Amino acid sequence: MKTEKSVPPGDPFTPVQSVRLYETIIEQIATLVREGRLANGDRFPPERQLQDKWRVSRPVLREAFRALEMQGIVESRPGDGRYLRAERIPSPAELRGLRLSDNRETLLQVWEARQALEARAASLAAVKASRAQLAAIGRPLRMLDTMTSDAYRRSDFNLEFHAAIARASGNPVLEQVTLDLLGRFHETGFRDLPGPGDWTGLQADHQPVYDAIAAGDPGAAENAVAAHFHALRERLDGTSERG
Amino acid sequence: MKTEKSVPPGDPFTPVQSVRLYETIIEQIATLVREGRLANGDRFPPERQLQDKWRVSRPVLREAFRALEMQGIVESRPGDGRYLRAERIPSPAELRGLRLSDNRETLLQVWEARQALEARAASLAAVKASRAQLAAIGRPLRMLDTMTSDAYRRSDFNLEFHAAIARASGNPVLEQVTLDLLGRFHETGFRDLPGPGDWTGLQADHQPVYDAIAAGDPGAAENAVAAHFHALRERLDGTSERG
DNA sequence: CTCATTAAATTGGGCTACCCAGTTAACCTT
DNA sequence: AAGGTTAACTGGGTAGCCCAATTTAATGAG
Repeated sequence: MKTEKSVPPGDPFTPVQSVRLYETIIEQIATLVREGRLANGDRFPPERQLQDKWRVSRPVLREAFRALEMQGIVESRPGDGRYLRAERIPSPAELRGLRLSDNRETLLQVWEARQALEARAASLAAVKASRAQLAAIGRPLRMLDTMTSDAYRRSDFNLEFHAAIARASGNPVLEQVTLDLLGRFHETGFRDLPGPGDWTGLQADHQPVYDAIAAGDPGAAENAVAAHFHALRERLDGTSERG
Repeated sequence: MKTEKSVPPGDPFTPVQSVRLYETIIEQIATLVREGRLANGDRFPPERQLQDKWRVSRPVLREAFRALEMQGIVESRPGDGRYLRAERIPSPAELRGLRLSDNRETLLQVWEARQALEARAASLAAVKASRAQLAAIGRPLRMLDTMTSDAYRRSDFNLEFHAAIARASGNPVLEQVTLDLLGRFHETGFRDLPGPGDWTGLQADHQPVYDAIAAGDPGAAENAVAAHFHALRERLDGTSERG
């Protein structure tokens, strides 16, 4: 006879992923901060005390704090204590970062967000890019020109091109967000894109972007990026039915 | 006699934050994935086996896996095992999210990234927003109109307004990134902004954005957002010297 | 009384060992 | 061969211990 879990009504097919203790602890901590009982530079109560108050073992406490520690929200100082290093505890969605499913729709959504960010980045780069940064943008372009085979390398050069622009924007926040999406883009669905045959058009799209940035024309850079994304998306939609 | 740690030369003032074991374990896991010894859907070796291979205790192993689990990179299934749920292990920078220092420069950088994203979001919202979503955008506007006191509440309404637009874009990725920056913006330096006196202009800036979205004019919505950011930034720069 | 030294308490880092519940797979019965 | 039972395996969680770093209080010399 099985243990009769109480799952009275409702859909019995919903996979009830049991909530882990460390998650509830994080929620407790969030509540603590939300209610103002703990402010930014404050020190947390010691482990042994929280363990007694929340009725959990030390390991689970430490799992929760570790997770927050990795996010830079909590600082642990051995022999001293733990300190809050944020104004608020991010929501679970923020903590877990972007959770992307591996489908075409998600790919297009990432595409859209990238377009907004990279157009801006290119515009800024046109004004603020240094000579070295400009060269960093041009290098993958030339590499893409010489090499005619090996789709994987081309993919890397494509990433390098976009990353160089983001970096040349001179805005670390913009850069970080763009690079994050770039990484997830390549992770999520770059292999679903049109085959190596369409890679030839990439060079044609990238060149105007580089030219506009080199010319120091922010408006033209923005337009060139928009055109690049638009063109590639057209090609993307065109090949979507053939799969 | 103290334990003679070998810290021979170099600056003795560099705070050598001891690297935690769970971090090295994450690095081991990342290496495992990077070298292709573990692919996306694969199951990790059991705890007891990794503990033996890496010479660490189970708690530290679990701390590492917990951190990755919270990011959705690893799925733990009790009684079964742990599964890799990503193509790659993000870099430490990506794992820890954006780490923003609390200065004016950072504030402006976040501002810039937000402008790019929210202009796009507004443009999309103008086309795709449902009636309910439009109402959600309008609500904080009316609240801002009626209530004339309590700057903190105004701050919340401001956040709610921008969040509603991001949500109405119909692009979860765009929404998530925008909300993340919004949260960090309010966290990082909203209190450094001009006082409640300048809040009166907020309504004047927000209204055109709402109108453009309600009218279904994507171009106008984009321009209205740009104007809003531009105007507020002007005010921001204007008051920066007085502080 | 003041200040530097020293000793004791406190705190996080880490490990070992154990128990529990869910899953899986082997095995036996029919 | 099909079905049910059992045993092994796996992650979830707990308890208790030791260590090193840090702070704090006691203590001693001037």
